[in-house]
Amino acid sequence: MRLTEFYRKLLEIHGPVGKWWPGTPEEIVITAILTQNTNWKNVERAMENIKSKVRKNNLLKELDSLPEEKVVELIKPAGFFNIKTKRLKELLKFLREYNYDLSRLRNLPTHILRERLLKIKGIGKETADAILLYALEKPIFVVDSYTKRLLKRIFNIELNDYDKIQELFMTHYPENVHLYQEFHGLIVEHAKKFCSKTPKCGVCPLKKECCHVSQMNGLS
DNA sequence: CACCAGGCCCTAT
DNA sequence: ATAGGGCATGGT
Repeated sequence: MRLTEFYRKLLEIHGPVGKWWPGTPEEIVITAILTQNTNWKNVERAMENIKSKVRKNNLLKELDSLPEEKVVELIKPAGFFNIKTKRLKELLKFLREYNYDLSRLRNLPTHILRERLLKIKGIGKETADAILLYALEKPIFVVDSYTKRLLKRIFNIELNDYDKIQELFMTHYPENVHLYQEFHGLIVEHAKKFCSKTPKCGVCPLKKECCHVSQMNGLS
């Protein structure tokens, strides 16, 4: 299989996943932190705690006003609660400069935004790009551990450099928010179903396309 | 019991 | 530069 066919194949298998990352933009910047190396179900629990204790119309401002000990209690189900509380606070401190108004943030150029986000302690490339793509609707491809695993399993490409992988996808696909949102979602859903650490290639619809069977890997 | 999950930072080579 | 460890809960 060629990389340019990858998206279409995933779409055929799983159907459209739409925006995929649930929640309002305000919720997404929070869950982007909470989901770091964490099961999504636990993120939902933590997010429910936050939404039940905080006025929904001013989520970010309200959360910023809470003392750390309180935030720790709320996000406990998401794990790593001490470090994640600090990371959330760092992000909220940055958003405070824009009066917590994400639509104001959206006016900045993507590369500037990305640099700003990456300066925040606790926000790495994947978290920054998830915020850019899903909360701010900027056309940037999100790379995660699943993406690397699928590249290896399906295309026999072993790349560890985040930016190289991102570049690979972004040079083979047009810069389109909807496409990138759905593509990343499809990759995660496919990996969870068929390409977990203990592979289920036997029932994977792509099994005949995988490098295990066919060593042919055209890129373009 | 062990391992995994929608990462990131810090430290020691 | 880069491998390894810590962070922590809940599911399988």
